[in-house]
Amino acid sequence: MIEYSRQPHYLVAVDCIVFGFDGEHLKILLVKRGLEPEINKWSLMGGFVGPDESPDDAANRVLKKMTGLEGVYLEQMQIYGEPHRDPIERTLSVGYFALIDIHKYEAQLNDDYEAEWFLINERPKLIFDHNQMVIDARKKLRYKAALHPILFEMLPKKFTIPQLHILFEEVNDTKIDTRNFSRKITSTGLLIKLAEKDRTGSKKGAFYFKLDKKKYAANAQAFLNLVPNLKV
Amino acid sequence: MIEYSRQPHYLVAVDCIVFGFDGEHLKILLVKRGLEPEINKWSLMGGFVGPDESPDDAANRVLKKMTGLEGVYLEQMQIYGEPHRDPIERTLSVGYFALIDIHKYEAQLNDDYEAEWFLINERPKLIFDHNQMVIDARKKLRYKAALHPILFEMLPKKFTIPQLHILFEEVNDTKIDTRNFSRKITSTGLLIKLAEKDRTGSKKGAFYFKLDKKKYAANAQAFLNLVPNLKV
DNA sequence: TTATTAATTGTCGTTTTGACAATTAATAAT
DNA sequence: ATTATTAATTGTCAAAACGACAATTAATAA
Repeated sequence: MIEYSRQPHYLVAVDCIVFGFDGEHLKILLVKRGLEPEINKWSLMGGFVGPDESPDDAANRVLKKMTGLEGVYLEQMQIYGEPHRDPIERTLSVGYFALIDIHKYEAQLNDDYEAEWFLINERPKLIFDHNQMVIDARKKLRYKAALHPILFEMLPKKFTIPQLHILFEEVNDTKIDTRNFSRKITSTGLLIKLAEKDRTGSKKGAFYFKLDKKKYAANAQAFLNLVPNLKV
Repeated sequence: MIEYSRQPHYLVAVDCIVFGFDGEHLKILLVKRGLEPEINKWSLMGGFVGPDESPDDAANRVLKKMTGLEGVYLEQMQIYGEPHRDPIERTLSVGYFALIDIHKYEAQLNDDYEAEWFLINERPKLIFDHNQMVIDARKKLRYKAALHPILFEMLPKKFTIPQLHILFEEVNDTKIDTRNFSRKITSTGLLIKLAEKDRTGSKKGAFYFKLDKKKYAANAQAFLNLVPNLKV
């Protein structure tokens, strides 16, 4: 029987930075950690990779368990593997960022876990290197969203261009001209205009749009350039 | 004493896709695997992550050991963690891609390891999921190189624009107009023109350029658009 | 001296960008 | 009913970038 003799073995975990958008600001979903050490401190949603699952599987499982949501947008970020990042025992963690519709979540909230949304800029102190993970995730989200149409994942099925606009500004931490923005976003051909209007935000009301799912699937990899003068 | 009871532990490895450029084609550096299983089969350069190093450290160590090179351009790609990807024992591997100056390597070749350059399109069958890693690395290289000035890492300190041009075409698997290319690449301000010419390739000769290292360091994150009509 | 070859610079119409103005569709105030 | 107000949407336009293609240049070989 062949074996890799004497090589050290480690724990492998996943941690998810879950982004949501409340209509005004970017938020992240945090949970109170349920095990020692640092029990009851705020942390990212995470868990160990089980023997019969890949890290991707594990991240999906953790998200399902803690939010009730399936099939969410999930992207592998990077591995966090400093030898002593976990004080108890060496644990390498694969960082993921997830984009979810914040309203969908609230409907399915599972109270087994003490979870809470925080404004990205007003988050509490996090355990271990989780704060760095959030910083990295925010950076990667910005980068990716500037080039690929992924922010839709944080909006309801029906959304307005002003909503999208605020979300883009929020993610990129910059002002974008509304007039140029709507022209650009509609010219992508990814949006289908609906007859209905959203009148909650203004007198005139803004038309609802929905994603052209076929084109979105085909163009999820396509390059856009929705943020002018982008600095990454 | 706190501990994470009964969680499974795994081996963690790194594997490096080492890219080089011989002046005409993109190549990758492969080694004959030195341990069972699959001993003597071609594989990527890799090794297990030691107890006192991060995966990044491990990748650098492996590269140093097998090529003699230090400080090479190295970028974390993704984790490969299917439960049975290694038939002997569960091993998760962090994939990296590296860009090196192929000539620098040849000078320092370490014969302890049977290593060989292969044309990217004529590589042998590789062990485990290493072929998929190469495919992923190629894709990521293309993506990254379209937006960031990283291909310089594969050229000598002094290089000509025609050399750069061929490299860009090779990486992106497309034809790029020489005239538009040289205008674009010089307009980045990243290149410093030298007095000397390379006369090996043509009668007229092509001027050598070198990188403006200050600007390169500042602009390594900057967006370029060197490949027209890019499809990723 | 001339032909040849590859590098380099130039031209120009089209498209994209982004700053900014004008119009429109609704509601609230008079 | 009319007017003011507000936010959404459509328009305008000059500057920049893009990309197809031509012309020039610097060398060597014939």
